[in-house]
Amino acid sequence: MDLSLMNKEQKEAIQHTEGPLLIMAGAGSGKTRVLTHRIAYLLAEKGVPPYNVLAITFTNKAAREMKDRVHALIPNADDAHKIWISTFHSMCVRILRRDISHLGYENSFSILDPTDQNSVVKSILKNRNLDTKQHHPRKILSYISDKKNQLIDPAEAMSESVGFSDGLYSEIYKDYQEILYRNSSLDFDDLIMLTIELFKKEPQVLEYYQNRFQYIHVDEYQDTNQAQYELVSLLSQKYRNICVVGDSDQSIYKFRGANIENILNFEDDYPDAKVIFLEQNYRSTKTILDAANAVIGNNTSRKPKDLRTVRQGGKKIKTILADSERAEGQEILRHVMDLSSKYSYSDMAVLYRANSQSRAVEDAFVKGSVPYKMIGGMKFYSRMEIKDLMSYLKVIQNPHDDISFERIINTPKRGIGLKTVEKLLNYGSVNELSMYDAIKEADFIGIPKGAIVTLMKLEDMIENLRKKSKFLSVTELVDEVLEDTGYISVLEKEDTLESRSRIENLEEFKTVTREFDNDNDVSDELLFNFLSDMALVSDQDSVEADSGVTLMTMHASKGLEFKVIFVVGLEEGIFPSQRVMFDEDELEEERRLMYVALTRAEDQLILSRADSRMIYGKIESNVESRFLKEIPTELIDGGVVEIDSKKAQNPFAKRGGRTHRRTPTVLTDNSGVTFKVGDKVAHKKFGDGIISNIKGEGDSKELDIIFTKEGPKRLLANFAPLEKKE
DNA sequence: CTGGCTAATCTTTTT
DNA sequence: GATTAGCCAG
Repeated sequence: MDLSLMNKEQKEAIQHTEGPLLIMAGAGSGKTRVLTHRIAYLLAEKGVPPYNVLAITFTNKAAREMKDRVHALIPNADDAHKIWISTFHSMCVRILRRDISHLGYENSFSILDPTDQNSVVKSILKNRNLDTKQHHPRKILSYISDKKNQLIDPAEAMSESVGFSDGLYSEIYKDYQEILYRNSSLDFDDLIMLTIELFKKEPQVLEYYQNRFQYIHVDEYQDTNQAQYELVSLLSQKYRNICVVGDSDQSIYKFRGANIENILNFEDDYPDAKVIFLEQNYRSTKTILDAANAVIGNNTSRKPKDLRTVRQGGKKIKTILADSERAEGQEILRHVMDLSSKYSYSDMAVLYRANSQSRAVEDAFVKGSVPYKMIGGMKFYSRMEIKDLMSYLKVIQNPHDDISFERIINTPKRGIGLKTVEKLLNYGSVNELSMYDAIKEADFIGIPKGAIVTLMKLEDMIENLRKKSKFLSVTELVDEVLEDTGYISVLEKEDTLESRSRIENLEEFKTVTREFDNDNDVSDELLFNFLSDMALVSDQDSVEADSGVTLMTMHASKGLEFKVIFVVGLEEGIFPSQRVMFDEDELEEERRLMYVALTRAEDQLILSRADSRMIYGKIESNVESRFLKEIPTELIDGGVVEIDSKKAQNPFAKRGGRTHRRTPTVLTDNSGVTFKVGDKVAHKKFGDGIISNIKGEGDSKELDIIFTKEGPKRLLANFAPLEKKE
């Protein structure tokens, strides 16, 4: 095994295979490389069988990447396949599918997504005659999640509750858990909690996995919560070959239960632990690291470390001060265009604190015709039409899934109202029947004749689809569902911008099913396996290798790297966010987020803020973020702001006589062209159109153009790739 | 029961 | 400002 390209600490980490090991890996220190090589080393040099190795990550993406990289290092593909490399959640699903019956759940349990959870809580509130305004479902759900992450069951929560609302929440928690149990449904937190419960209740099951996983790796250990910590401890108890990797300075998920103490106390948990520091950064220039180190140095509760880089010097950090968030977007656009002579779009990323901030940047990019891809934000899988379709599939798989059935019982509209649903639910809960079975006895419940006929038809249809599901591919089944239910025809009839986009999304969904169909043969289990897979997929995973500037939250950027990083909205109240400004602990977490953002950059950092911006429809003014002030001034390109905003009037103006910049072909400079209303134009991407309106002056002059094919768009006159016709 | 209106809430971050 | 939930009239 060739380790000659590794530094001393990396080699040490790879070769220290026995006993507990803590790797404190600074940003950009090559920790994934170390982990993958360590796994390969275990197999190749230590003769460890592949099925004895486990590696746990947080995201599917990280798991996939690690798998790919391990496979590349291991000659035998079959061996590589036997290594468990998965997320906490999918690992637990695998374990529970096998043995959850010990806890009374069906092995075919379904997994709830946040929307489902929300409707469960709402129905509980309704049953208890409680107002959703007084008791926010979100708050209750985060209470429940909190308890589960701490492995506190409803009974315990109840007994230790203090005060009225705490007591009430614990009772709702109890209801919630009972409903899930009756539906054989698990939420994300259950996956972890119930695995632990299973291990504790059935020691032989735990022992099986302890023997199986003799070498355990946990990535991003600083992000583990109490339950995950417990799970890892249980699994590693017997062989104690536990290797955890993390960086306490990059702990940014406290809000969802991550406990930074887990990594800080590792040496207390395992007094014989070997600790290795990876402090050699291979990613960023010295300027960038100096800035990041200076910022994070303001955190008091941390273990100081000394992150170094081989990349001396580097471009100074640019700052942007814009008037408004709109102007900020335009400034970003200018810089992106400017830099696109040297970098490709996919080398650049724009990071923000909250998804809502993407808007202004997107607008600017659209108008300037800069390609971009957004991570997160408007989530594909939480779109109505996708959720409806998934609910149909879930009901076909398991008609007793009340949560999904309730969603589709009147979708598309078939005249089943709230009253009927309520009656079915009530009758069902009294007689311990699912809604689906309750329909069969609808005559006794006092449901109108017409509704009964409709419901019978619905059941017929579902039964039919279910039969078909046994011999159709998922894609074919989806087509049948959309057809038989009339879902598509309703959308087609509607024929609005919105309905057309919904149809497009459903088509897009079929690319997902096709992919699945390619890897899986038609069988009785096909639909079940598909649904099980889908439950753990998130929008975060679909980071394609497409070209284009990446737009995402700073949270989503963890683990990634780009040549050029823009951080926008560096204002007090935005970042750090208003709600954490007066809590020292949370402020430190926010500062770690800044640290994560800065350390994503390889070559160049551009930090921006706006004098005022629109928040909740009101214009508000915020002062410079403290994080910006924490960067030593000598690292910042001082004169740039003024000079650049003048020069940037025309991004193609020669700068200071230097002519080394090559004009990228995709970009256009229309500043010499006069457009008037009624002019016919041709756009590189959108095709032919006619100018319907013009407003603004100079670089912010905008054209409203009605395109023959693509409809109306608003574009920046000077930058859009337009050609005047005739 | 449906569709349209008003009001409230939203902006943290996610498996 | 925009989406969404809840309310009310038809």
